[in-house]
Amino acid sequence: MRIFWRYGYASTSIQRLSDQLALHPGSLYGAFKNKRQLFMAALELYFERSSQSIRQALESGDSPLQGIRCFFGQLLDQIGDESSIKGCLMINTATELAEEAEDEALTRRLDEMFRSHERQFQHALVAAQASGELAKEKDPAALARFLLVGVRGLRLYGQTRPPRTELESVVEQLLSVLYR
Amino acid sequence: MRIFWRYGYASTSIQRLSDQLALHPGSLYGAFKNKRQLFMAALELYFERSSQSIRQALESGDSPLQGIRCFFGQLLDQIGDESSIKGCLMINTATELAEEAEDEALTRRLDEMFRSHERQFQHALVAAQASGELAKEKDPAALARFLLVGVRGLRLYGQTRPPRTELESVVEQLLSVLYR
DNA sequence: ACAATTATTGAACGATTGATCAATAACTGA
DNA sequence: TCAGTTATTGATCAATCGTTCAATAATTGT
Repeated sequence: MRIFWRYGYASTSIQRLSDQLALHPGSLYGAFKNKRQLFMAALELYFERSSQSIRQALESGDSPLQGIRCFFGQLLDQIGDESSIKGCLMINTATELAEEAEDEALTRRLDEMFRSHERQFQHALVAAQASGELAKEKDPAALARFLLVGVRGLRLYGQTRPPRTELESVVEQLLSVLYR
Repeated sequence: MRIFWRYGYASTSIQRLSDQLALHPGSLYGAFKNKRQLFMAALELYFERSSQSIRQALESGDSPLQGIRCFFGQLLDQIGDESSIKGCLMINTATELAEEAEDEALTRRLDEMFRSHERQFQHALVAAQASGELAKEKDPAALARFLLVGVRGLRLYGQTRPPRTELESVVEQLLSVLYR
């Protein structure tokens, strides 16, 4: 997972995997049908971990909206961390996916993953409405969509390593839509 | 440019270029030092055209803010167009760039390109302030940054081909930050 | 402890990668 | 028109790509 994450699908050769994992190609093909299925397994693992990470962030605040604030704080930490692997595997895959032959199955699965993340935010927003933290007339689904567009934008924006204050101002503007 | 755009750097082989351009490899290497420089030339061309396209959109409205609305309208048209090449070459490159060996020169140039686009929006926002369309206390630089995060997010979000109405609601929420 | 199953190994497969080069064709200015 | 420059051609380079396989080693259940 980490190797695909770092180098992308196309630039991750079996040889690179073999070297870094200290596993011979034959072992990889013994465990997985081919490179694509090995990648899909890595993507599934990434999805599970990211879902867990989002849940944890959303629950770490004193309230639903505070949880969302926490999430964005964590996101900026990740983006700003020099040593971390750049970007998000799901986003990188979505970009790389447009290339080459369109992989229908992978496209669909990736769409499901994205929507699952969006639903996590939607639930938090519904909870915020229930507790009176978020105005009743707001549309949780539309807001969740808006926030996730922001997440993807921030991740891409962070690729060129801007100062953290710039990203923080973007987050403030994003979250301002929740209030009022 | 179009071929790199469609397939990405890694998946665009010299042979593919040779086939689709009906030019033999030798001809390509006669005109360009290597694959990377050929790609950089393609990227420069894309940047020039995109800058022109943005300028045109921003000037097509009755006012600066209307110009920005026009831009987002065009953006949604592009994203929704099935026949169009998916995504944005600059964004795709930024994503692919994180992979493999970090290309310092390319990273810097790409950063300049993104900032140039951001400045185009900033100018429009300054003009909007001058004409009283945008509140004086707003920060044009911060707003431009926010809008471009939105653009990248929308482009990525559009990769999975959502209904246009969903994207339109995101654009409305983005633009709502300009008013009030 | 031993037979049966599973993993690992190292070598190799054909195909494709980016890149080169002498030979040939096409164009150029005077 | 013809010498001089530029472009195109087709073949080929070593390196790497994803993948396979028989042979060997390690692990398992009984």
